[in-house]
Formats: sequence, structure tokens, C-alpha cells
Amino acid sequence: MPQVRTRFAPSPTGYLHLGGLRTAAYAYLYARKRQGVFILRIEDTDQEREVPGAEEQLRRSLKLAGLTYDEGPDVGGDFGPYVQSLRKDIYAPYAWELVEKGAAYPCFCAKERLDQSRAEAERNGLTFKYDRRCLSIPKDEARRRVESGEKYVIRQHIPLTGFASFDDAQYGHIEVDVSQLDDMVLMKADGFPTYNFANVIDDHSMGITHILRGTEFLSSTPKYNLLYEAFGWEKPVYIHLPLVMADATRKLSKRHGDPSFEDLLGEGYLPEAVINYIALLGWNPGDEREFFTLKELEQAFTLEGLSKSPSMFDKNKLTWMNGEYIRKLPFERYFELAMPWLERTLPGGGRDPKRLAELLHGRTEVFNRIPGMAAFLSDMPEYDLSLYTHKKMKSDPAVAADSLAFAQPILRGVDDWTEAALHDALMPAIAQSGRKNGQVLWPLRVAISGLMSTPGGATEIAYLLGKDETLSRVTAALERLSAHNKPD
RNA sequence: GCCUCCGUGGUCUAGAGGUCAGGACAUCGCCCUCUCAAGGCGGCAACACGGGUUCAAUUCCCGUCGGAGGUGCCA
Repeated sequence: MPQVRTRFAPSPTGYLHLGGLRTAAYAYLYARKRQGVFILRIEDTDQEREVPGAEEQLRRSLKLAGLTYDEGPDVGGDFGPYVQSLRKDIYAPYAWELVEKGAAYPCFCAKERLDQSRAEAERNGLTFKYDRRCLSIPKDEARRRVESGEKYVIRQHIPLTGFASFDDAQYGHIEVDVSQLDDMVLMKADGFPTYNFANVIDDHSMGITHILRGTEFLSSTPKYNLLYEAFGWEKPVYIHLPLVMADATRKLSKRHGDPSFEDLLGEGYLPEAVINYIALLGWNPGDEREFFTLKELEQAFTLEGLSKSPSMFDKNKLTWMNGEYIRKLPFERYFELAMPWLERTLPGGGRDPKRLAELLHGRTEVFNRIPGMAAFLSDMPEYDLSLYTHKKMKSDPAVAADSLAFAQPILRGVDDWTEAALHDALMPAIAQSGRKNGQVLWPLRVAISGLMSTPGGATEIAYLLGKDETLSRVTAALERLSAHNKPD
């Protein structure tokens, strides 16, 4: 059996969005699973839409995702170049070969005229089809006009009757009446091939055996097969992938500014988590496992697990999965990753960055949540006194005032400001006084954090704040409470 | 409009004639607990509809409806 060769063929028109990432991942996984070769090819035949730097970004994204390609623009290979603009000269001869075979013909129609009739067709609710005006031009006359420098394109000559079809590994046999097909442009007036043509030529000449791509190509693939047949080339295996939707009505696309892979990384999602999540969008392993490393995915990936219907990108679930990945991170690694985020709100990470990070570790779903969780340590937030009211903790502003007055001297008496010391000073005293833990600790935590919830309990927060800051916050709280409890 | 594809809870999905329709996220409740989170336990929640075929349809067929993709000298 010949070696499997798959490719990911993005156009450098922007960043790598999640749909693209998933397509790339499946093509990669399929190749790896079958001990095949995964290729990156840049499809930059559209000069107008090209975005500078996009190719580099695409390559960087793939690298970050761990989807290493065996052949590609920057790594070389025996089938290069891997950028279509660098292959520009190879397409025209193939196009002329088709012209010779009667499967294509030069067309001299003015774009303006076609645009007009297209607009008219749309107005009338009809599908525009090129009227084949140039099909009847004799070959030698067409040659002459081309040689004389007249502007032209080369169109595929779709058979007049019959059906065009192809077999898809996922969707089965797909067939369409050729009367539905347009004589699409193969070579543009600027000398570049269209995607429709270049992808066929390149997939063939790069020896691609399995084409994995989104279902947006499902309806144009019969036309590609006609091309393969005209050339007499062996057809690849087609594996179309259901689209990833941004919401119920829109496919994920860079044109709409949907999140790119790198956006997500920038927000503090782990690449492994994103890959894991995205792999499960439209594919399942056949059992109920849902955590996979890339290596494990390489083993587990099968075509049978692919689904046919589009799926929606659910950031919620990604966030959950990311949290799971973060929790499983060795602490040292977490600390390293978390530190820059901590620095954004707490210079140096505060009094004990390590301890803070330990407390944060199990509570971080996405790294960008860290500043929000730690900000209160550097700046005491404004808060409403209603925070002191907590039914379960049996606390309200009056209780809080009492509890803080009770806790204040105890805190003052702690010299060795550690969590253990704070704990040992407070707990027995609370018990002895006949108060409930929550009655004291809830108000204390609120007084020093101003928050409903914090990445630690009262003693942990007090420790992180330090003695001076803790006491000054308690004092301030006491003042507010007494003003509130005894108006006038 | 036309062509192609798709249709299990809010979301991702298992299911390939007979299942209490399973799992995960989200959500709700309880437990644990110095808050929150995590964790444990439990709840709510789905086969789009209508015809067939069959002893039996979520599962097979047809239709309807709904959704998406395509309909570019974009990819």
C-alpha cells in the first residue's frame, strides 16, 4: 500500500482559526496514525486577499499546536516548492493540456459583462452560469488571440450532459447533474491559477493520497474529479469534515473575527487543552474518554469517529477542559506560567508569590482570570456592607462588628505571621468564646478582601496581606461598621 | 431561487431494529468546608414532524420542516 500523504492547505489571509486548526489536526492525526506524511502547503494564489505575515503566523500556530509537518515551505521536501505563488509556472501548461484535450478552453469575455449578467441573474433569482460564449471560438483562433496579448482566462469545459460525482469517505457517493455546474475559471487573467485548479494540480503532483478538508468543498468536488478524469490521474480519497460553527447560524471564520488559536493562547488557554477540545468537536474516540494528549490522539484517531453534522464551538466547555489541564500541571510549571499574569496586578507577586500561586492553582480555569482573582491584595476594593450579611455564616453587620472587634486584638498578638500561627491563634479563641467559626471568619475575610469570594480563607488571605495591611483593613472595616450600626 | 449535505437534551456526543436512550459541558440542589473553587452525591433536560417497511423503529425508505455549505478571475 502506498504511503499515506495528507496536507493542510490554508491561504495566508489571516490567522489560524479553530476550524482551520481542527482540519489541520485531523489531517495531521490521520497521517500519523497511518505512519504517513503530513504536508503544509500555502495557497496564496489570490494576490488581493493575501495578508502580510499571515504565512509566518500560520506556521507558528501549527508549531505551537504541536502539529509538525514533514514537508512544507520552511522545512522543504521532495515535492516543493510548497507555496503556490512559487509554483506559478507549473499550472499554465496543465491548463493548456486540458485545452488540447477539450476539457478546457480560453475565454476572452470581459469581466464587466459577466459581472453584469451575474447581477441580473441574481436579481431574477437564478443561478448564474457562464454562457459559454467563448466555447465556440476555434482553437487556432483562440491561440492567435492569446499570443497577440489579449486578456484571457481558461475555463473548465463541463460536459453538456450527464452526472459528475465523487465518493467521500464520510458522506458516501455524491452526485450532481452537470447542468448545475458552471464552467469555472481555472487560470485567471493575472496568470495565476484559481484555487479550484491549483489544488487539483498540487494535490496530484505532491502525491496527496487523502484529502481532509471542510464540507464547504463538498459541492465543488465533483468538478475536481472531472479534472482528474480529464488528466487521467488517480483520484485521492476524499474525507470531508463537518464545519465548526460560531453559533447556530454562522460557520467559524476569520472574516468574522472569530477567535484564533493564538487569541486563545493569549487569553491563557493551554495549547494542549485547545487541541484536545477541538479534536472532540466532530470526532469521538468510540469510548467515553475525553482527555487526550496529541500522542494519544495519534493512536486513537479513526475516520469512523468523525461525525457528519456541523458542531458549535462552545467556549464554556473549552474553559472547563482548560481548567482541568491547568490543575494537572505540575506546580512548578503552573507557577512559571502564572507569574506573568500575577505581575499584571501584583508587582513581584506580592509577599509570598509561591503560596499565592498554590492557592490559585486549583482555581484557575484560564490564566487571564488570575489578575482578577489577585487584584484585591494590592488594592482594597470598594464593597457594600451587605457583604457582611451571610445567613449560613450567621453573620450580619452587627455580628461582624462584634467579631472583628473580637478578632482584632488576637491578630495584633500574632508575632509570627504565618498561616499556621494565625490559625492556631484564632480557632481556639473562637471556640472558647462560644462563637461559630463562620461568624468570625466570614466577616474577617470580607473586611480584608472586600469580596464575596477569594482564593483562600480568612487566615490565608490575612497571611498573604501581611500583618500591617491586615490590621489596617480590619480597623477600617470596624470604623465603617460602627458608623453604620450606630447612626447619629 | 437552485444544487449538495446535515438533523439525539441549551452545547459536544454514544447509539448502527428490541437500550430504564449512555457520557461530558452548562444549569439546579445536597454534602464537604474559615469564602470560593475543586471533589462527592443527586435533579432537570433529547430522538424535528408526518407517512411508510417491520412482530418491533431514534435506528431503514419517502416526504415536510429546519439548519448549514455552495452557487466568485476567494479559498
